Amino acid sequence: MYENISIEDAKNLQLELAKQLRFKPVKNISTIAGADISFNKNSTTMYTVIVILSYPEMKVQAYALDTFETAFPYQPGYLGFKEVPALLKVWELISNKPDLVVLDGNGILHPRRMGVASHFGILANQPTIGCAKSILYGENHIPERTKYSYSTIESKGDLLGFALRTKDNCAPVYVSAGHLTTQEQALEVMKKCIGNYRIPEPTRRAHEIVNDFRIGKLKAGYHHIDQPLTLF
DNA sequence: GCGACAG
DNA sequence: ATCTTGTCGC
Repeated sequence: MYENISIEDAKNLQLELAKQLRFKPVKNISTIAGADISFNKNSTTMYTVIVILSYPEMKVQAYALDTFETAFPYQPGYLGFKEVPALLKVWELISNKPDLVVLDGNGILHPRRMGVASHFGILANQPTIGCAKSILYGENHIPERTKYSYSTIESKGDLLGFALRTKDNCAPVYVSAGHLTTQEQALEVMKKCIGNYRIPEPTRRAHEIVNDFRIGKLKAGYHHIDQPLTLF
């Protein structure tokens, strides 16, 4: 897909894709997904996962696993070119698409408003949120140190995202709209995805599952979690 | 020109 | 991102 694209062309494509971004709230959210990629050191094989959780309960309902060969190196500002092709492949294994997808990285909190979450959202025509573990870009304000505190991140007066404290005295995560949602909804939804860990549940579960896949404990394909029967 | 730089 | 032990703080 992006095997031989130059950085110059990649930058121009990001600018074109950014023109297609749309922001409106998702209605009636009942499922939310986490997407992640893992790989062995010095290997070009990417292990991918998309895990679907109930919202706001955060119970794992299903997950899809697959592999993909790296065709573009990681470069700050161009993460989508490496990860999106792999994520689109595992995305196809899912027949019941989730209402929202949370990506490990940024949405419009990006120099050209085209972080991996926005990039995936445009190509999949799917509502997405970016949730990064460190800051890539923007005027970084610092939130209070208590859980659920947040601060805005801006650039030239534009609201690009939020630093959200997910746990007392722990480094914040960086939240931004990807596509087909709003900044306000992205923040609101990510607050509800916080469990007892620094990393919000969709991404945390995705990371956990994809690592089990990488070390051979899980197999490729679509997996559904049977719900325990409620007897009455 | 220099430094910073999601995963 | 991955590799990898101990260590500091709530």
